Order: sequence, then C-alpha cells, then structure tokens
Amino acid sequence: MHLQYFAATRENPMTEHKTLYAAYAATVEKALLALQTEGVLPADCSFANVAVEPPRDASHGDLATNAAMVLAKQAKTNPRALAESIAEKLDAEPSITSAEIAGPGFINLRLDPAAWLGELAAISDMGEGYGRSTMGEGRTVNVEYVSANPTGPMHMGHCRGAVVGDALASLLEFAGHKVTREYYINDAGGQVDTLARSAHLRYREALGEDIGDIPEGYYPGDYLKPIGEYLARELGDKYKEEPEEEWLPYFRAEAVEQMMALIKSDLALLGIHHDIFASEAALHAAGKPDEAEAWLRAHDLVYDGVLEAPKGKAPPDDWEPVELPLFRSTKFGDDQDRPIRKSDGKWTYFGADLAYHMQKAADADELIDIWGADHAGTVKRIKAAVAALSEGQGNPIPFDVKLVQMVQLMRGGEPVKMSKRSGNFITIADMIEEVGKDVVRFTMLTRKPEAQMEFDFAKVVEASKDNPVFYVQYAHARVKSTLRKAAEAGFAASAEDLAQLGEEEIALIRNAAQFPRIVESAAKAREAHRIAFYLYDLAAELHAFWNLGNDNPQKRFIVEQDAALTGARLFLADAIGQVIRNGLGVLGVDAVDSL
RNA sequence: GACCCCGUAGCUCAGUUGGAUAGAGCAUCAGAUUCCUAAUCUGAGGGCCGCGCGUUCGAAUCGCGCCGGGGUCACCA
Repeated sequence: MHLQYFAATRENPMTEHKTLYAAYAATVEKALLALQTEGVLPADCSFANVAVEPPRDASHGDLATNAAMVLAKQAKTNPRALAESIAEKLDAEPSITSAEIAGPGFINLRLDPAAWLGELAAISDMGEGYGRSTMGEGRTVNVEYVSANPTGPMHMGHCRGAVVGDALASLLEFAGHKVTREYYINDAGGQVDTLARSAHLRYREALGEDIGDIPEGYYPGDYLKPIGEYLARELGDKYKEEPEEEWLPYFRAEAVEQMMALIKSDLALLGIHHDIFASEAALHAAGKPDEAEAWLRAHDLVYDGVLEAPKGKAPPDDWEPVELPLFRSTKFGDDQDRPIRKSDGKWTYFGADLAYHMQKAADADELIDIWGADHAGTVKRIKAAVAALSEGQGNPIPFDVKLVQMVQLMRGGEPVKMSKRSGNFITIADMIEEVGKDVVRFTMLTRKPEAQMEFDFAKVVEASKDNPVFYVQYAHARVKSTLRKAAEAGFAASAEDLAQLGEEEIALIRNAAQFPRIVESAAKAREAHRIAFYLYDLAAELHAFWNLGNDNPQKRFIVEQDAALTGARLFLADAIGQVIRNGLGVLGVDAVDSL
C-alpha cells in the first residue's frame, strides 16, 4: 500500500530534518493517495515501483517521477492521461513551481530554489548524520569476510574481499542495519596440521638443528621462524624428538593463535576490525555439525551414497567409488550430491560450513558471505544447505554470497611475478607500506567486485586527476584550504544569506542532495562501490565550480568586497566537504585536510 | 562437458528492482595560468551497449540460444 520507497524513511531520529528526495517522494505519495480516494487510482494498487529521481537531463527540471507510467496499467488508462491528473495535484504544492509532462509520461518538477537552499541547511545541521538512513530498520545483518586460513600473513589475494566486505558492512550500518562483522577461522582442517608441523620444524631449527631446505608439504615462509623461536623458549627441547601425536595439538593451537595475531594486525593496517572470530574447531567441539546431520538425515536431505567421479576430466589415478554421507544438493541445481563427512568419519569443510551458517543464523536476520571467485563452485551447495536447514527449522533467513574476482597486480603495466612456492608473495603489509591504506581501499572500490581488476602500483600512487583517490581527497582538501584562507581574511560560513546563491551553486547542491538516495540504493543492492563513483562525480562538480573563479573573480568562494555572498559560498563549500567526508567515512577512507 | 563472472567509445570502466538524446576518465584535437592549490577546468570528435530471437507502450538492463575472455569442477580449504 505504501511506497516501498517510504519504508525507507529518511527522517533522522536526531533532528527534525527529512532529506529533500524523501520529502518530495512523500509529496508524490500524498498526491497518489488523493487520487486513490477520488477513485482515479484503484484502491488496491501498488506504489512499489514509483520513484522520485533527478531527471537524466538537468534541463528537464529538478525532480522527475515515473508514477504515471508505473501505475497506468493498474489504473486502466494510458500514462499521459494519468500524468495529467498527478501533475495537477503536484502543481498545487506551493514549493513546486511547475509540473510538466514529458516523453512517455514522466512528470518533471521544478522547485522553488528555496527548497534546495533548505537542503543545504539540512546538510549542515545533520553534519555527520547526513546520508544516514533508517532503511535497515535495525535488522541484524551478519557479514562474513576475509576468513583467510590461519596459516600465514594476509596477502594480495585476500585484500579485495577484505575491503569490499568491510565497506559493505559500513554501508549497511550507515543505512540503518545492525551489522556483525565476522571472521571464520578454519582451524580444524589438514592445513593447520601442516602449519603445526611447519612450526615444529622451525622449533627444531631454533634449538640449533640444521633443517636444510623446507621439505615439500610444509609452509616455507620465514614468518614461522619467530613462532619456532618462541616455542623453543617456552618449551626447551621437550618435544624435539617426541612423536608427532605428543606435540601436534599444542603446536597447532599455538601456531594458529600466533597466525591470527599476525592476520589481525594486517587487517588493522587496512582499518578492519571484526566483531566475531568464529572457530571451526570450537564448532566441532560443540557438536554443531552432528546436530545438522541428524536433522538433515531425518528429512531425507542426507543419505549414504556413492560419490561420483569428478566430471569433465579423467578421474584421479587413485579414484575409487566409496560410500559417504551425501547432502542432496542436486535437488537445488547442483551437479552432484556433496559429502559432509570424509571416509575417515571426519567432517568435510562443507559439512562443518553448513553447521557454521546455522550458528550465524541464530543471531542474525540476514547473512552475507564475501568469497573469492575461486570458490564459486561451492555457492550452490551452501545456499541449498542453508535454505533447507533454515526453512525446515522454521527460521528462513535471507542468505547471499558475494563473489569477489581476482586482482591482477601490475607495476607500470607489467604483471608482478609472485612465487608462492618459495613463500615469496606480496603481503598486505607490503602493499600498504608502499601505497597507503586509503589508496588501497578506495582503489579496490573503483570497480564492481564481480569484475576482474588490475591494481597497478605505479598508477595508484600518482597524484593526479587520473587517480580517483587523489581527485576526491583533493576536493575535500580544497574545501578545507578555502575555509582556512577565508578565516585568515576574516570571513566565516554563514546561513544568513543563502538566497545569494545562484544557479551554479544550486547545481552543486543538487548533486550533494543525492547522497542519501545513493546510500540507500547502494545498500539495497549491497554495492559499496557506488559510493566511490558518486564521490568522484561530486568532486568533479566541485572542481568545475571552483574553476569558474579562474575566469571570473566574482565566482570565487571568497569575494572580498561581498561578505554576504562569501558567507553563503563558504557555507556551501563546508556542506560539500561534509558530504565528501561522510561518503569517504563509509568507505573507510580518511578525508584529509591538505595534500 | 557443466556451473559462475565478464563483454558498453581506440584504452580503462560506470550505468540492471526495464524509462527520456547510453555516461565518465585516459588518449586525440582546440583552448584557459598577473587566479582562494592549474594536483584543475572549458569545448570538440569518437558508440549496430558481443550477435540473434523473444517478452512490452518502452530493453545496455529481463528470458532463451549462440560467440569471445576469465574462473571453477577433491573425501582440499
């Protein structure tokens, strides 16, 4: 009945303000409701697809709505006829100076300039809160991201997913969700046994033994040396010659803890902090996978069956059919049913993972996973399992897996060579040391995550307009610099004479006023990169306005002989700076005061 | 072979709950510097939105089928 658009009320609980797009969306809704009362629109018609947006071409006016086109079919009339009725109602609004019908049935609205000046004041009043939304209605969203195996420092392969996940989490928070940032520690599989053995090797090394080259099947990186030294200090030679079963659990626990400390410090360099670090081993210990299996078996979603040979290529030499507990993922479009336990009775990754998702679902209204694209093949089975379990247990939960594509590292147009074999790869710490946190974060958000991207060290540090990070930061620095200069000359931002502002300034306000709706549409689409592109546009508009002053001193922010105009322009500059700051804040990028 | 992602200007990319004449940056060409930061800006040219069919008032956007590029196809994690 009510506009979906309005479920997302823009009212800020801290102030009386409603942002401009929200206010006029409400105005349009009011007109539609009136037409419903008059019988022009049917009582049961849905306004869900009605939008109030900026028109594509600024010459069409200030705002446009597609209401007539969306509702014509339901009203059993043609769009232009319905548009007449709607436009008539809107034209009666005092702040709407004209409502014109255009094209297939758009209604273009022109506003009294005071409406835009009012929005400018709202930006200033709401400050850091400008753009925040209550759209999420406090619903809890669990965003799981990074979840790198605790077997070494974070490297480039983890970076994009980390930034994308973190920015998405912030965006959802900004849009009114309660967000839990979660990291799943895979501390129960074979790879952490390998880690423990590798640590034991370094332990022996630290005790003076010549271990020679690191053998195949061990982690070779030097980052394990300090762990070996630490264990040697703590334990002496107690476990030097002992059989593996004597020391493995202890070494594993110690090594995982040290690796997680390393990973957390790497994440901190990126400005990333998780709320929950969930342990797979603890999940096993709590018997969660057993519970899930029991339920799935009772509902015939797990059965004992023979696993098919891998498809599309010759089966491995040692392939032999074996009976395992299989989840019926083929019922959900997967190629084959997937094992939840191995032949030795231990849980597969998938078996534990489905139980893990049920654990997350217990404390959240919605789940989002951020995964690397190399795991794309396992999306169907986990979505199937979560759907089966959550719906079957009476707690259906929206669950989305976002795949993040690979990043190709470049340096001056040439691919950067990395050798994982020797443990020689580019870590996140290396990268941040070279180009800085802000550059890494912003650059990772200048492409949609599901498209592959290149990251060129030479280009991203370039301080020019070709580099979006600097372009946006420069716009903010420019605002700050102007305010500093103005203060020295005895001017200050003032809302007293906003009516002095002309068409060019209002164009800038129009752009800034879009921030709240960009936030909502980005949050709805779960796409933080839209904020980055928006900020680039806003920065471009600010630079363009600035440069009007090159030719015409009367168009500068500071006009010495006109204090009223200067006060109003500074007020505008301050507000634009605020919006840029708010947007960068969502992305986790610092807004610098000078470059 | 199957599944997932991508295909938009010479290049790098935005733009999908279906909307008006498809947008930026780079590169190319023509301009702006006694100026609050020119680390910038103004303007011009440049497009069968990979191809075909369909859905409808309307498709870059949705569906089906192709073509091209990348990824994945363990009892691994």
